[in-house]
Amino acid sequence: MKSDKPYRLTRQREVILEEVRKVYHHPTADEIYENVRKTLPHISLGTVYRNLDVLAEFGLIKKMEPDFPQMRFDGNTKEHYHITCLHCGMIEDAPIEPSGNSLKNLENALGNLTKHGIFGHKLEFIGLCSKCREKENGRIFKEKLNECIDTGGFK
Amino acid sequence: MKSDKPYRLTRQREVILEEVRKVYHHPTADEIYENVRKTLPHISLGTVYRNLDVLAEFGLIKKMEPDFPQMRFDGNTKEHYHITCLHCGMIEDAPIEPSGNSLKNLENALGNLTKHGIFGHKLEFIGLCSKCREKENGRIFKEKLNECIDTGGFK
DNA sequence: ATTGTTGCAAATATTTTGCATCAAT
DNA sequence: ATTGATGCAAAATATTTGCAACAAT
Repeated sequence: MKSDKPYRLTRQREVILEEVRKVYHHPTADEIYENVRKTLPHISLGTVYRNLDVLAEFGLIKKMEPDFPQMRFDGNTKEHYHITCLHCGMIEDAPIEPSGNSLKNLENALGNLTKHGIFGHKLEFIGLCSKCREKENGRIFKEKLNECIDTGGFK
Repeated sequence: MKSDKPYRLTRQREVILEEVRKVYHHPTADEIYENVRKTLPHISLGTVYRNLDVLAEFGLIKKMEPDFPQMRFDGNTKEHYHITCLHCGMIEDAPIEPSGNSLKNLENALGNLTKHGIFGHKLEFIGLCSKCREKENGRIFKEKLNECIDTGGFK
C-alpha cells in the first residue's frame, strides 16, 4: 500500500480484484473485462483499465508491462543481452557474453519440473544509464528502486 | 537468410538498412522513419514497417518485439520469474526461486563495466507449455527453435 | 458536501492492410 | 511481362482521457 489517496471500495473494484485473483495465467485487461461483465454487464473497459491501475498502485495486484512498448530494431544480429535505462528508456547492448552454462542449467531444471519444453530465455538488465545517473544524481535511482521492489516488477 | 522469396533491392530498402545499422540504440520504427525521410522525403511509414519485416526475415537486422504485446495483470504479488509459451502465448509462473546470487553477480559485473547503475533484471523462460507440446508433438518446437536461433531473438 | 469513480464516447498511438500504381527482376 | 514494392489512406488494436452524472466517504 503506497498511495496516499483514499482507497474507495466500489463494487466494480471489488469484482475486478476478485477476477484477477481467480485466474492464474496473467490475464490481459480485456480478458478481465469479459469476465467481469458476466457479473457487471454495464461496466466499461475504461473503468477496468482505471481500476487495474489503482489496484496496482495500492499493491493489491501486479501490473505487468511489456519490457518495452514498441517494436525496436537492431543492426547487430549477434546474440546479446540488453540493459534498459528506466529513466530515458534507452536500450543498450550488455557487454557480457550470454552466459551459456548457469542459465542453461536453470532451463533444464525448469523443463524437468514443469513438463514444458524450455528452449531459451531472455535476460534484461534494468538500471540507469550513465547519463541519466549523472543528471539525476541518484534521485530517480532510489525512487524507481522502491517502485520496483513494491510492485515486484522484476527481481 | 531464410526466406525463399527473392530479395529485391529497392532504394527504400537500402536506405532503411543503412539507417538501422548506423544507430546503436535499438531504434523504433518511427525513429527510423524520421531519419530515412531526410534522404527519401516521400517514403511512407507503411513502407518502413514492411521493409523492417523483410530485412528481419532475411536476417539482415533483428526485430525486437516486446516480450508480450499487451499489459497483463497478476494477482500474485510475490516476486517470480515467468515461462512464456511460444505457441499459445500463455504466461505461467516459473516454479523456481529468483536466483539471488549468480545473477546479482552478473549485475555487479555489468555495473562496473558500464558505469550504469544496474539494480535489477528480468528473466523470462521461453518454451512450449505441456498442452501445446502434446498437441504439436515437437513440430512447432523445432520450427520455432530455428526461428529463434536465426533471428537471435533470445538466447 | 466533497471528491473520487463511472459509463460513454472520442482521442491517441502503434501497427497492419487494401488498393491502384510503379519498379526490379 | 511478371510479380513484388510503394505511397496513401483507412482499418485494426490497445490504451487513455474529457466530461457529465453518480456514489463512497
